[in-house]
Parts: sequence; C-alpha cells; structure tokens
Amino acid sequence: MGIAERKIRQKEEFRASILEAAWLQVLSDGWQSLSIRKIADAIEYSIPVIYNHFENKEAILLEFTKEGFQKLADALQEVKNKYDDPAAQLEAIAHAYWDFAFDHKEYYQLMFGLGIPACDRVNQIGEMKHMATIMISTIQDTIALSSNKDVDYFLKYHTYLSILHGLVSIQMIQKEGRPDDNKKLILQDAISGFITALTAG
Amino acid sequence: MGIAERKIRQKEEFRASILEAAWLQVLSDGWQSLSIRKIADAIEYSIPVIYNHFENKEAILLEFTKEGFQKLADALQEVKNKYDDPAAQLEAIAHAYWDFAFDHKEYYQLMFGLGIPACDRVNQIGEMKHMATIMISTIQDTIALSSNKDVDYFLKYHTYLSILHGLVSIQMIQKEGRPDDNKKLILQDAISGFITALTAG
DNA sequence: TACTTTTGTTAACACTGTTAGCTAAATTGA
DNA sequence: TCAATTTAGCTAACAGTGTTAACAAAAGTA
Repeated sequence: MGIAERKIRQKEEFRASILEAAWLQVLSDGWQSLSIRKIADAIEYSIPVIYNHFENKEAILLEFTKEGFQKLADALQEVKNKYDDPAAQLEAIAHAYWDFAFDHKEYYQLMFGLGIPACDRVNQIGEMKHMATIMISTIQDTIALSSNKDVDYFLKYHTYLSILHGLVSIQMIQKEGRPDDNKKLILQDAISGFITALTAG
Repeated sequence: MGIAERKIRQKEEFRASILEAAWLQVLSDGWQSLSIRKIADAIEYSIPVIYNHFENKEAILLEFTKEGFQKLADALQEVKNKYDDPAAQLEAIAHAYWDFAFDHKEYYQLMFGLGIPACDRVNQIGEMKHMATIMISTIQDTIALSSNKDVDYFLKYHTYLSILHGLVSIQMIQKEGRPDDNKKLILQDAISGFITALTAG
C-alpha cells in the first residue's frame, strides 16, 4: 500500500512549501518581517498547520541557517579544488567567503545574527567617529614611524577594526559568558601580525 | 520664576528614570525582552508618557548605542595615553577594545547588532563544523609547507575566520547593499598579512 | 476665578508567536 | 459497505508587542 508513502511525500511537499513561502518573504522583506501568519497566508492554510511541520518559528530559521552553512561550505570547497598551493587556496577561500556573504546576504545575516536591530543607523552615529579618530590617528602615527610611508591608513584602519570586531563577535557567538583568558592568544596573534605588516610597510 | 527651570529639570529626571529602568531591564533579561510596557511598569507610569520623551523604542536603544560608543572611546583613549610608541598603543587599544566588548557585553551587542536571533544555538549547528574543517585542513597544509611547523593551527583558524567575519560584518554595518569592489583591497590587505605571517612561521 | 496649556490616563489598533478545542475528512478493521 | 478511529485542518483565543487617538485632570497664566 502506497498510502503511507504518499502521506510522507505530501508531508515533505508541505514542509517544502512552507520553507519556500518563508524564503520568498525573507527575500522581499528581510528576516525581521517574517511571520508565521504571513507564511500561512502565502500557502493558503491556517496558522496551526505550520506547527505540525515545525516546532516553532526558530526551527524554520534554523533550517535556513543550516542551508546557509551548507551552501557556504560547498562554495568554499569548490574554489579550494581549483588550487594546489595551500596559500593560494586560503586566498581563494577568503574571496569565496566574501562573495558568499554579499551574494547571499540574507543567509549570512541569519547565520551570524547580523544586521538585526540598529545596524541601518549605526553609521549615522557620530559617536562611532570618535572611536575611529582615535584608531586612525594611532595608525597614522605608526605609519609615520615605519619604513614605507605610502601605506593607505584608511585601509589599515578598516583592517584593524575588522580584525578586532571579527575576533570579538566570533568569540561571542561560540561561547556564552566571558571567554578563557588564553583565548586572548588569538587576539595577540592577529594583532601582532597586523602590526608587523604595518611597521614593515 | 524658576518654574520653567524646574519643569526642564523634572523632564530630564523623567528621561533619566526611563533610561535607568530600561537599563535594569536589559541587564537582567537582555535586549530582546526589553519592552515599553515593562519600562512603563517599572517607573509606575502609563505607557504613552514614554513617548513624550522618546520618539519610539528605537530612540531608546539609540541612546544606549551612543552611550556605548562613548564609553568605548573613553576606554581606548585612556590606554592610549599610557604609551608613547604607536605600535604599543595599537596593541593596548586592541586589548582595551576586547575588554570593553566582554565587560560591557550588552553595550557591544547593541552597538554592533550582535547576538540577536539564533546566536545561542549557532555553535550547536553541525553544518558550521563542515566549513571549519575545510578551513582548518587548508591552514594545516599551509603550515606543513612553512618554515615553522610548530604553529597552532586551531589558533590560526580562529584568527583567519575572525578576520573574515570581521571584514564582512564591518562592511555590512557601514553600507547598505554590496560594497564597492575596491573595498576588496581591505580583504586583500588583511588576508595577505595573515598568510605572510603564517608562511613565515 | 476663568482660561489655557501641560501631563497623564484609558482604551484601542494592528501586529506578533503559540495553543486549546472542535469539526470534518481520510483511513482502517470488521 | 459501515462503524470506529485516526489524522488534518479549522476557529478562536491567550499573552504578548509597539504605537496612537481621545479624553480627563492637574498646573500654570491672565
């Protein structure tokens, strides 16, 4: 009897249609405005049926998060295969990572919990410039003392801030609470590398 | 007549009490659960009075965002003053930045829009390991070809991912839409520095 | 005291995620 | 084929959210 099989198939299709409707929602209006009600409306079913296929809203988001990491890993593997030299691979992977993040912004934002609250307005905040000024002036001073003075200080500032923000947010995502003090080795490693490159020119 | 002055003073105090109540809320339950209703309840006033002092909820969050950047800038300036050598300043600032982020987690999360949706569960996602494996194996290959083979590959992996994530999220915060292609210079700069440090040992 | 402005209130609107309880359809066993 | 049972889907509600319109009361002004 193929009835059970058909039921499973239908359930699968239903599930897929929920995800598809959700994805269209996300593409047109972003994560913030995704709602169970809108999904139910799109698939022309009542709200509770969605809870037969997903435990809650977060489970739907989790599905896309997994999908996102899957796609990212695939993309990285693909470019890695194009090179034999590991250093060249590292560079290619970095570019692929970058491309993925901006080509699939919705995924990336969900995957790393980014751009959710006041991100649209964070660049309108004058207070950020203060912090930037301190960093930039210090970088300019460092360059002035280095062997190569043609270094783009603004570029270096972005690199510097990015490394810091990256270290922090990665650490924050991975662990609850304050990280072990020996995790500062990572900070030390990244920053000393940055400074060496900067002072060498 | 000091009536006008008193009124201004009272308004200021009212505003401060709203922010204080909001901050206590945030400290005990996080940004997600902060609500106008709870603030109103805490200050023992009705809901709409809050809208006499803040245009909306985001305006309250913006206040804390500004406060956060102010505190961060102060902290950075303070440690900068302790050193004369710019390179040493850069290092000290990096540490101060790190300390701030984890000593004032609530601020930092708001400032950079972090940890909002599924961040608690992002480390439970198996798919992330796949991505990590690809990166780590490549880093191990690079180390194997380098002059110093005692490098901690796991530390390097964290550094590598952090730089990438930092670059991306910083860029994402600052600009709407895909960034100029010449912004890839920042990526190039950071990654080539990382790779140089890695291959040199 | 009469008038005007400010301040604060209640009550509602339009949303959100989630669930209890019922109805109607589909499937199963006799 | 018919009754029993399982399942699917529905309506309606609960408990929240941000926000605002309309009104009452208090405070300040002439």
